[in-house]
Amino acid sequence: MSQLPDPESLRLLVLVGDVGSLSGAAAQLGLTQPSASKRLSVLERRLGLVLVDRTRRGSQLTDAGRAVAGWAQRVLQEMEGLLTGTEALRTKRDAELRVAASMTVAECLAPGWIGELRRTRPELYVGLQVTNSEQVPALLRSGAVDLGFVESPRAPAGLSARQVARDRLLVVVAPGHPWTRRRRPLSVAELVAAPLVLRERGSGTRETLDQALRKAGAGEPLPLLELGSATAVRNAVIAGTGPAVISELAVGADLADGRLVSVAVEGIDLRRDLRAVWASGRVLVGPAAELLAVTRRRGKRDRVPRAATGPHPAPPQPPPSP
Amino acid sequence: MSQLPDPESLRLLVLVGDVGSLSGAAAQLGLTQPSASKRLSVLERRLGLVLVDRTRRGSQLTDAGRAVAGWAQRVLQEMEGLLTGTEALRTKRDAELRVAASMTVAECLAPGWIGELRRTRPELYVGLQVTNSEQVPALLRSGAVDLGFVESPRAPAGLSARQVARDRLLVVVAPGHPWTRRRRPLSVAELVAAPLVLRERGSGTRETLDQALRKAGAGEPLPLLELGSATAVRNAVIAGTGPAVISELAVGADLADGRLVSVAVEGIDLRRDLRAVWASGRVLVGPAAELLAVTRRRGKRDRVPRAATGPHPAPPQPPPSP
DNA sequence: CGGCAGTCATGCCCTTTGGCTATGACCTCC
DNA sequence: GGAGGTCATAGCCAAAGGGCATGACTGCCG
Repeated sequence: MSQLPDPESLRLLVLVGDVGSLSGAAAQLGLTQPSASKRLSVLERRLGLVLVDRTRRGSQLTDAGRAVAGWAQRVLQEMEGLLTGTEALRTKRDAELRVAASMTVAECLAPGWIGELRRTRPELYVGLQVTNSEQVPALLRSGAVDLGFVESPRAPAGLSARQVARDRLLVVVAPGHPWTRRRRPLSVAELVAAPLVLRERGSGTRETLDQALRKAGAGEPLPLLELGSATAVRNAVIAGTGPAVISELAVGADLADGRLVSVAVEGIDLRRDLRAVWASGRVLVGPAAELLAVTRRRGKRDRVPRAATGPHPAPPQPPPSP
Repeated sequence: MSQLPDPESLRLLVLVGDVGSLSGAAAQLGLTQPSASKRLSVLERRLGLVLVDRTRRGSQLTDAGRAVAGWAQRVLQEMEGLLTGTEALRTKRDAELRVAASMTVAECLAPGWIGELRRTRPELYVGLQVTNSEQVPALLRSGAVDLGFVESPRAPAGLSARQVARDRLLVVVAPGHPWTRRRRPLSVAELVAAPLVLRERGSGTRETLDQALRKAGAGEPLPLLELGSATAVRNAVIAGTGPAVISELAVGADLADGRLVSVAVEGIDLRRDLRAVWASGRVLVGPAAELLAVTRRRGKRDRVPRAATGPHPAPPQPPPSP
């Protein structure tokens, strides 16, 4: 029954709200007015709601329509990310600017960056290769890509690097989990003692965690499950599989609306820098330099301390060396 | 040309990644295997990418497929919010639990809450009415709804209330804006002197801002544009219209990926409580109590300090009374 | 070695969808 | 009272998308 609403109808709805007329919205989408009319009717029937108030001189969204349009915009925004992302993947070969990004960066940030770059330079073809942090240096040295983004704890040797954003790994659990009722931060010992949902070895996220644990004098984490993408980890946590350590970037929205809860940990520093890296001989010019500028503008340290992880502020002091 | 990908195909892609087989995924969607095969081919052709690696014994996602599946999940997640939201809007009349929420709460939080409630109580029909903070008390008193959510600065008189989440208004600008290059927090005087994109009067967001400015000894804000929903305000800022004061909840994702930048302000307290309210005579029982429990679990004060607004931590001290 | 249980692709048929054009009803302003 | 705007409806048609039947290939196991 469900019959998911199609994105073009959602866009039409949003547009109707913006321009205040059904035929106007139709024109902007390159449709005729009757098509738009029918489409909107179908959408309303499917959702079982009256979304627009049709008058003889224009159409307004109803209250329900405004609410749905809001949700629709969120859908469309993600859809746009998907589109710019796929376009970048597609032009991998013959792009003017070839970029390699680790999974987390590719999933959460790259579409936005590329989208913004292409807003000022629409003719620029950007090719994106998504891979593991480990392989980015090789791609750069071989000249397969011009610019890379890594999330590993240290900048790779022999490459120029510049921090473009700061990220933080968070311990997250599903809303009902016992850890959400703790009044004190988790200790490192408690963290390593618990079976965790983790990214696989070799991923930047896992590397960061392993190294931070070593620095804090703790051993290896105990994998309950190892998964190949941040989203997969996130899903497992939401499904109640167990706690996970995951990038703040990947779960920002879930924390905001409470699908996930972050748990403070003390005695360990889980912050990390996301870096742009490139072959150190070269000077960055042209498209690569422009993209780097975009990332620097966007990734201002402004937005870093976003997720102070709890009533217990995350420990800024370095963990005690044992 | 663009031809947006349809959500069911995206879901199919994600499912293929999860179950590792095209026919298996088809079965879960209630499709036959040939249909799924064709659908996936169409999706690949539309996106211009090879997404799955078909072998004779199962199918795996390619690297590109994994990336696209990640973006697809974000789309589907928002779509799910839209669906639970519309379902709640639809059952407004004959619901077992009737809820009224202000715009911001309805847009950002309500779908998540209702979705979670319905995960444990699938048979429960929840009706959602989205309205202005001002009108919630009247709806409660008339018995039209059982539970309300408001974002106004003070709890309405004569109603029982409980804080369910904490929110904060942020000053946000587009990435290139001069304010992003400031090294010192904005003063209240500078804020009121600048023309701002604002919500309309009567909205909880506007009320909060107006009152906070009064408390800080400043005058009225200067509206550059007044818009009726948080998303509309957000769009205007992204489009470069000007700075806005807007709920952190509405722009969390944009801050995370750098589409927007928040600017620290000193001398004013823009935090606010989101409250559940209900007719004070009644004791909350049944569905209403359950929903309240969900909101309390999810809205743990854990997640509050998420957006410390900058290199300059937001001032926790109350603004100096003039 | 020869079934059997899996996988996926293809070809054919049919229903539904969604676009267009043409037309009509209604409002408002000149 | 026409002109220019809104929207809805009807009829037509192409394309999309579903199902069934079938074929090709792999791997397992008797």
